[in-house]
Amino acid sequence: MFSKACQYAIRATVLIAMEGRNGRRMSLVDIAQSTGSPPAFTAKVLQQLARAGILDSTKGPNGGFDLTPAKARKVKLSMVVKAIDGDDVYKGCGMGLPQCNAKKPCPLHDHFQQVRDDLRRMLEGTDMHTLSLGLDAGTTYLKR
Amino acid sequence: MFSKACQYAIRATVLIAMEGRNGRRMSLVDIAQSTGSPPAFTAKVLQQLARAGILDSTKGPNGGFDLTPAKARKVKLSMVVKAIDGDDVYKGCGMGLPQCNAKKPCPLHDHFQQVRDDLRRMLEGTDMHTLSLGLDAGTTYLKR
DNA sequence: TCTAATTCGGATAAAACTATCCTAAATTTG
DNA sequence: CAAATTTAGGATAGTTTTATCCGAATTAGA
Repeated sequence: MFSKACQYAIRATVLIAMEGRNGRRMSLVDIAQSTGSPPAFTAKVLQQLARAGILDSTKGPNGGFDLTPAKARKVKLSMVVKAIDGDDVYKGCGMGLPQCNAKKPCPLHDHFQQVRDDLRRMLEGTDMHTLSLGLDAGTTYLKR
Repeated sequence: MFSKACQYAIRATVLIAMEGRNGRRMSLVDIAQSTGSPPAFTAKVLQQLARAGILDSTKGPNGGFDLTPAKARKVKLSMVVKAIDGDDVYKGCGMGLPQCNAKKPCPLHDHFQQVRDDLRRMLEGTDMHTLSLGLDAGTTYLKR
């Protein structure tokens, strides 16, 4: 469903949002460690998110990536997914037709509509702050 | 959501099911033509489907791929997807954690559950015969 | 039996994705 | 100001996915 890059992006952003609730910022190595992601590759992903304005990054000692609770509430899953994978997964045609709509639908269109809308609603309605809450509550986990 | 190979597989199978309703079989070149897919690559995909027992193939003149209406009713979308992409897309964890379940869920687990179950129900409940009906009725389309 | 049509399977190539490494730039701290 | 820390970005590999080509095997029909 999502690329590995996108999965790393989601994991990292949720984690950074959690640290953000404590007013802290996280370094790349800590993020990679806590999410079980390859550091160098994760760096690229985080840079993409920072360029997209989803995360804030700071260089130098004590630097890293951060996301304030206020911003975390505004950052929806759909924004992270779109920044890394594009929005095809929750907007595009299931069979890959470039033009597929109610007027000229693919055979899957109607069957798929509900699923895609469901996914879209979920992605657009779920924010990073909410996702981060379970992490330090110990009800959700980020690593195998 | 699905790989290109899988999209080609779905398009082809629906088309073959439609021809099957007229008791006909389809050659690779006709399939590639009618679905707008690269012939050589589509050949590999169709071979996979034939090996998986989803399609029947016949060599020689007037050969090709076929699917009887009776069989098309039994072939669910999930079977095609599983044969090409595996079942991760409708069974696996959205964040890519190898172990993610109700007991040790990822932060997305609960939010994702409904979407995944929805997708799964759709894939397992939709058969190729049904999908093929709109094609010659002119209510659905396979090519851009 | 010969020929043509057609799938099968292996080899190969191109593109995209995943991953790593190294240097530059920025920033904090002493 | 110098040194250490940390992200930014470019270069480069490795792997997977997508794609093509070609010869072998099979089969129908003349």
